[in-house]
Amino acid sequence: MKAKKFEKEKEIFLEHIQKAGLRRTAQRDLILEIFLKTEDHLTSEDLYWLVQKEDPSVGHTTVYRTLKLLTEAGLAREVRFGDNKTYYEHHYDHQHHDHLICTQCGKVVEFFSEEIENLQDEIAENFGFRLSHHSLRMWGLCSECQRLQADPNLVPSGAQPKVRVKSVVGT
Amino acid sequence: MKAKKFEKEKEIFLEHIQKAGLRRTAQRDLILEIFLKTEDHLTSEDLYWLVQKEDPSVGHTTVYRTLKLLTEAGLAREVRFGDNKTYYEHHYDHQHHDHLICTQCGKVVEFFSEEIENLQDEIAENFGFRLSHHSLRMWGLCSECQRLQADPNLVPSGAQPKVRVKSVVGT
DNA sequence: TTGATTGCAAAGCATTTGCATGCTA
DNA sequence: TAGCATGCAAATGCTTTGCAATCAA
Repeated sequence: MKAKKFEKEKEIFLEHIQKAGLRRTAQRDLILEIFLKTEDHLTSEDLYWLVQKEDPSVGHTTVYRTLKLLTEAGLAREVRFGDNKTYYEHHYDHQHHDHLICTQCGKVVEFFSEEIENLQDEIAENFGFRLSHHSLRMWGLCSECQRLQADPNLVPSGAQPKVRVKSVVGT
Repeated sequence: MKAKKFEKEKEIFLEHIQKAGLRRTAQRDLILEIFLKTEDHLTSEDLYWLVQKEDPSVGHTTVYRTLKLLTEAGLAREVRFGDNKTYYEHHYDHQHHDHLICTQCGKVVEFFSEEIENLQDEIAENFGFRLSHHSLRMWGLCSECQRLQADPNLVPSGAQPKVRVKSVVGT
């Protein structure tokens, strides 16, 4: 069971490596492994520290370059939430989705709307565009942060903000 | 006629300046004036060069800071198109809209969809979010670039690409 | 006169690249 | 063995800040 985990993803990665005339290395294997087992939005930096715990000899640059590689291979997707950092999320076998971001605590909610997708296609067609991809992000206060705001005596329920939105751009 | 141009915007700016205990300066007036008369998506750098032509003594920093000020005053809005630069567009008296960006020539089309807006509100509500703003961007090939791609012998119709999309992030 | 504003230079920050060394295929 | 991969350090590119001089109120 454990051994078969992420079998398909690893296969895709190797295939991509080979097709591109690249080489399989221990670092790439490790980075991919850790990326896959972490179901979260990670920056190159975040992933770097996770990798460090397993193998301190791996450098920043390699993690950075491997994430680019994973993106090319279709296993990862780059996302931005407005804090000027690039996050990576799983892409293979994950349905397309958009993001709802709490500007207070940084919580990220993924959602999908068939209707919005359809409307987008329609609009693009009206303007004669052949769409390749899109990005829809919505910022606001999540329900918990609304409650905290209403009652300042309450204490946040733990969890450090993941995304610290300094000044939100992209609106 | 000419004298009355952007009267309202300038009023808003002065009001904002005063309320915040700031000061009116020749530089700020000039930068605002040039920003307002340029109906386009500008970076701080772009605007800096336009301002230079009128008054070479104005520095980069002042343009940068004034754009922030205009944004606070509600006269400008920051936007990003995926080339990691911050663009500014007019905000006052401009209906909210989203963007369609050509990944080839950088053309930017603004559009608005009541239906999408409504669906967004609905989704946010479902997740208990109190929305403050959102960003919807769609990338693809505009009709002209599709034609050029189909027939490589054609020559582009002029106009330098404004946005050079190196690697698109935010999808 | 007071304190905001300006513009230069320099710092920040995330991201990229150059290059000598190490390692797959 | 050839040449891709690695990791360090340094470069990049845009954004932001420190500071002394300047200027609006």
